[in-house]
Amino acid sequence: MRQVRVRFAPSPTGYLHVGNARTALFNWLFARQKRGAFILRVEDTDVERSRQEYYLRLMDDLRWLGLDWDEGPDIGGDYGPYRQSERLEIYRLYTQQLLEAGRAYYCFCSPEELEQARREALAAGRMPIYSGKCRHLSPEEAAARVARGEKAAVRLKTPDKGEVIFNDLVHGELHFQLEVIGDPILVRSNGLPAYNYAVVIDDHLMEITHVIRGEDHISNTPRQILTYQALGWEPPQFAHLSMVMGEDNTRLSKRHGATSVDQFAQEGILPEALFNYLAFLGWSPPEGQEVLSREELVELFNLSRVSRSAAIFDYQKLYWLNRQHLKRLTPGEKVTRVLPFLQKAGFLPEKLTREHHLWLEKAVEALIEGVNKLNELPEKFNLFFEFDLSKMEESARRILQAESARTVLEALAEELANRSAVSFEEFSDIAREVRQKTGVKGKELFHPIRVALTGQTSGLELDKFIPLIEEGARLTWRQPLLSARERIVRTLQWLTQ
RNA sequence: GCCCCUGUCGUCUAGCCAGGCCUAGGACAUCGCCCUUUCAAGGCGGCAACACGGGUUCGAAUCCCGUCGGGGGCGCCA
Repeated sequence: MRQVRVRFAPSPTGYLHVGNARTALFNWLFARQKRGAFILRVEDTDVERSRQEYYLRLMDDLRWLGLDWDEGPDIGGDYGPYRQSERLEIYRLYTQQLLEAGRAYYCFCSPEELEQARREALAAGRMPIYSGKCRHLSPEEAAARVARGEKAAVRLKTPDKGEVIFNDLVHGELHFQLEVIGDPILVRSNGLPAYNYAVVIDDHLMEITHVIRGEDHISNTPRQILTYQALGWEPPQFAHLSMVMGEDNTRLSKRHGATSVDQFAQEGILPEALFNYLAFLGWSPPEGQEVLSREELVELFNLSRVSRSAAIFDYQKLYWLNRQHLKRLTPGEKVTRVLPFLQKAGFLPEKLTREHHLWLEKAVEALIEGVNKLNELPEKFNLFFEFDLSKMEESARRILQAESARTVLEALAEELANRSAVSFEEFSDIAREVRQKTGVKGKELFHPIRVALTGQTSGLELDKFIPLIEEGARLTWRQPLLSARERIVRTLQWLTQ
């Protein structure tokens, strides 16, 4: 059997959208599973909108997601060039061939003329198809007009009757009546190929075996098949993926929230989590597993299990998957992923020592549970680095102002006074002594201690928190990390002022 | 308007092709309980769907027809 070759062919006219990323991902999964080739091709014939910046970002985003390509504009390959703007000579060659064989013809109709015909057809309730006006011009006359410098597009001459049938790998057999197709533009009057023409040439020359793309291309497919036929080529297999929608069931767009891959990266979604989520948008494995690595997905993926209906992008489920993937990381890996976010928040010192790293591992381990996205973590780190009682919430304030709270904290301060740093075990002993000395116990005892230590009514368990501030206080940070004793002392000062 | 695709819990979906195994399974979300001196997380449990109408059949989520809903396309954009 022939080697599987698939491609992702984005146009560099914007950031990589999750919908496109999912298309790329399905292609990649298919290629990797079949031990085939995944090709990146850039469709940049829309000169108006294509930009170098987008092209570079596109590749960054794909790499970040973990999608690597075997051939592409940056690394080359045996079927290049991989940028359509560099393939114009190739298209021209085939256009010539088509023209000479009488399978295509020059069209001199003006855009205005066409637009008017289109409007009329729409008003009359017909499909707006090209009339075929220039179709019957004699080749000699057409050639003469072109030679004279008249602007002309090139159209494919399609049969008037019959139907185009193809077997879509996800939708099954699809039929299209030729009457509703019309003669598509192959080459624009500015000499650049139209999308529907360039894809056919490129896919064939690059020996693409499976075209896996969005459902919005379904109705383009018969036109493309007709082009293959005119050229005498065998079309590839097609698989059309359903659309990705927002919560309101309209096409996913910016107003639904983050939609570009780099936005998710910046928010702290793990690439493997986005990858996992995207794979489940319109596909599911036979056994119903949910949290899967790239490798597992490659193994399980199957085009025949791809769903035919549109899927709504569910941020909640993405977050849940992100938490699951977060959980699977080792403590060291967690720190590595979190570091950029802490860096940005300005917590980290110039130089991170081995001690800092070890402390961070424990801190991240303690705080990361329940975190949806990594960008939520710096805020949680405030628990260590921020201790400002004036910003306390009303409920916390009330706990500290209770009669017994002051008794407890004073006794605690006394116990802590002649020690440098305490472990949680030592702290528990101290708390026990405080209880005996003051007679305060249970909630009355622990609540004020928590607030005095953190300034908050909720947060980490004290048995995790206390060792962390005690150890952390010995390290150097951008801003001081207060020890338990310092926190108690400050709280008492605040109470007495 | 015309053409095409599509329709199972709020959401992603399993089941459909090979009709009985489905009083329709899982997951997210939601609600409740447990755990926890806090908040989460975690554990356990609950609520919740075959769009509708006709057929075919002993029997239909599964097959057929229609209706309605949703989406896409109808470019000298990709």
